[in-house]
Amino acid sequence: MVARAKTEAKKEFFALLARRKMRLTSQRLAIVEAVFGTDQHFTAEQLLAWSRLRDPSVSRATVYRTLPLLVQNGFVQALNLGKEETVYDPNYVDHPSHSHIICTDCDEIVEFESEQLAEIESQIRKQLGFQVDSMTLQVTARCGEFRRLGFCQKRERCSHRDPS
Amino acid sequence: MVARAKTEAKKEFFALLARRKMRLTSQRLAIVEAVFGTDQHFTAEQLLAWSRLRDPSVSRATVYRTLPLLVQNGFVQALNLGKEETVYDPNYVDHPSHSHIICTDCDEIVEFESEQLAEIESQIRKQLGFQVDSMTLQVTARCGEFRRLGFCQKRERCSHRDPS
DNA sequence: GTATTTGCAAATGTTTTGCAAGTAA
DNA sequence: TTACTTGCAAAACATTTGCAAATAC
Repeated sequence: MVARAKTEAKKEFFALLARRKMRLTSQRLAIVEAVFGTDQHFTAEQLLAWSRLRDPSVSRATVYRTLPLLVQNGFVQALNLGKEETVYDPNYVDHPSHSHIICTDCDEIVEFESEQLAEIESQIRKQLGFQVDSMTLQVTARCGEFRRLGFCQKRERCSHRDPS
Repeated sequence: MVARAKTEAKKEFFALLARRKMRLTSQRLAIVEAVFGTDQHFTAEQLLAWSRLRDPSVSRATVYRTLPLLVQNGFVQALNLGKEETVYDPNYVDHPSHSHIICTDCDEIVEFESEQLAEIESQIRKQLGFQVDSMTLQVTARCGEFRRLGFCQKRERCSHRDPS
């Protein structure tokens, strides 16, 4: 399911390009359609592959040049999970305040929302005087089921990897 | 100020080595003394420099081999701030539940604690059934003062960098 | 027409690793 | 003694960049 907000976001991205007198090339188009056409987290390499399905002429360099544009303008969120590659989350536009639970049993990422984060933001503002730009909560946890069953009933996403 | 907990932690680290039949080499000693001898965040490169003050024979490779041992056993926390290098935080043993505010005005890192994090953990456990291993909250924010004054009165740490 | 953008390939910078020599227990 | 560790230098890896050719407007 790709939410309405993503369709809006795509329009906003085109508007951003226009505002900055940047050109809407076929490569940029393929990349942003790939980004706004998924709910899944992705790496730069995956985005390259997805973009090439739409336009084979897209190069790795252009993907790496486009990603900061998307991140810096709030269209996707960059997650540094301590792994080698940066993971990008396209769901930021739909759920700006969600957090990520990384399951150490199966390495999958589960999203969740907590209204407590807004409280923390207000604490930071009032007690420390900072103006908050972004908050990223990363939780590593074990879903337990994976250990016991070899897969996660609770989280269908958690069933991809072999136990090691 | 290097808290008592760090002295304890050092002992625990030696015990860990013994338990795993790993050897206490002069290089490992220099590295962990450097780690537990500071309250400052550091990069692998900085740790190499600090360690070499204690034992010039420490190599970059040994630092990179020792860091995962410290991280995986909860002696330091690894922060992936989206910058190039990983930053390590030696204050985890003193304040396991603290979070980090990265000031985008001056790139400095401010630590703070919030009891709300514990509430979120309990939510995750009860509502989603995960057993939480670690929580990292990273906030990017602007302290404002830097913009106005060119430095931060509020946070002495915020006065290192030139405005750009 | 022309300023922006592209792909390519080389460069960068951090982190990892193979291996032979060194060393703690 | 002998299994663990080390330093070195090369490798690996994601990401960035210079440049000449291509192209949106």
